[in-house]
Amino acid sequence: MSSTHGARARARIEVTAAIKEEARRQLAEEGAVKLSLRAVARELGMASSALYRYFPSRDDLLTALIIDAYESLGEAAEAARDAAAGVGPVHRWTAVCEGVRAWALGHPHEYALIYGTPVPGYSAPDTTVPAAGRAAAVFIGILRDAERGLGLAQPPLPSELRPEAVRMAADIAPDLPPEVVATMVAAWAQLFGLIGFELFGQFNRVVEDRDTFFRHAAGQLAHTVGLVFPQPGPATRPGAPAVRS
Amino acid sequence: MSSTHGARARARIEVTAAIKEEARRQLAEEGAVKLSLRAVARELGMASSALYRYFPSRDDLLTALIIDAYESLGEAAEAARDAAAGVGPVHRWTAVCEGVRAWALGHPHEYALIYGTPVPGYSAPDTTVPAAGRAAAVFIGILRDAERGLGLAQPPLPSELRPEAVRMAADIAPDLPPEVVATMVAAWAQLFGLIGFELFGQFNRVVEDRDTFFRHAAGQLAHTVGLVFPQPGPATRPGAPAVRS
DNA sequence: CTGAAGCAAGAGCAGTGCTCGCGTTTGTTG
DNA sequence: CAACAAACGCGAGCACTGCTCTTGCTTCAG
Repeated sequence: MSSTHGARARARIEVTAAIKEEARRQLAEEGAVKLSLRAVARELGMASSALYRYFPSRDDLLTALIIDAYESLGEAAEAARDAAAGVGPVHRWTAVCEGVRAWALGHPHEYALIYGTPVPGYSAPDTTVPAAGRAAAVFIGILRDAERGLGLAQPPLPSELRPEAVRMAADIAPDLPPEVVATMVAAWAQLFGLIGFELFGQFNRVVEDRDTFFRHAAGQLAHTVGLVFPQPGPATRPGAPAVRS
Repeated sequence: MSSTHGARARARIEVTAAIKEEARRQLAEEGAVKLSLRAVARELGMASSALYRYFPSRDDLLTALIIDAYESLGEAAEAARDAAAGVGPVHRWTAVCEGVRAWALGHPHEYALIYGTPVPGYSAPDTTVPAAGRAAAVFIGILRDAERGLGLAQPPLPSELRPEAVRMAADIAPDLPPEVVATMVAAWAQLFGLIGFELFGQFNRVVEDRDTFFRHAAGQLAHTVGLVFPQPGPATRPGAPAVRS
């Protein structure tokens, strides 16, 4: 049923790929806002109207690019994890964080496409969900390994803040305690806060050495998710009695 | 020098205000991408070309809106801080976090304008910097008060991650130790990671009860910046020996 | 009072996403 | 093999955008 169409079908997927390739090139150069269907068609030597045979609208083209970007990010995260196979969970965690950051710095417009302002009204069709989860799965895997190994240090939380109403446990990682999943998702969002601020210029006159700063913050995130056990040592400052309200 | 121009000048600032008002209305309705100079002019009953007497380009109009948005966010943060005047630093911290989040949820497009993908190429003229710092100053103030009071609990960090190369100490808060400022800036970015994810739909099939989740995460951030002292108690899970690599 | 500056308007340019009707090519079916 | 239908590529065209330029008019300053 696929080879019967033969040349036609193959030509179609070839043209589709060429469109996406050229679109990705323009995206990397000018950003999603400047991505123009007419310019893509012009560059490919075809009429702009012919392009609508392959993508019914500009947003559909963008959606395709979004999915690709998610996959690309997921690959980068997996590669960073595999490159840090031998080390402990903390360093593997920070390694993946840095891998994600490096990908973002290398593909700023693609990052903006998936984690920046949603371009049209509010798209995000469900087809993007699995691709989006690929990178997240890497972090989940690290936490799962750590939990099965030495366990996780759950920082003491005010009891009224226990996140029981967060529903992701079953869908995302059924074998992890819900607090861990909640903390993990929060860390996930926070990581992209750090990266987004750096990428979108929010650190411009604020943070000088971004590499060091990011390593610092990623290490703190490892604390937050419970990968680091509280060390006995010089922890608190001057007068530090008991608890605070 | 200002009253000499009299009517002319007053008309000018009135028209300028009307343009900004209408632009802000369209921004709130459709988002920055859809904001059209011609539509603004149309709604105001004037020719589109006349609008260029007041804003030399579309980006300049957006810049004006950006500054306003920063100020509006700053006001919201200050209001949240003042509303939580009597409580301790931890609850004041989370109160301001929730105030910022509430502002973002109430002004999604304005939030996207200042913390989302930068709209043009890369603008962010320096005029926006002071306005942007207004909300940040609220958080700094809380940390400063806490440090002068009971002190801050500095979580133990791997020594190689000490952020000495972060230059913001002098500019931002000269009276706070640099690690505190670095941690604070990181928490600042992370807070907007959380808000941005919620706002831009990244939590769509992931986080159910966003209020609870955010409160949880904001509490964790209070830990991160050292507002909460480590509690003796049931901290770690099963077998939890010493340290991890 | 006169000249200069500020202002509003309209036409126009180059660009955009998208639609429609046309002829052609291709693959399938009788 | 012939005929038909579907897919394809193209060009014109619509409505829209940001922006510029020229033309008049109003207001202010010397």
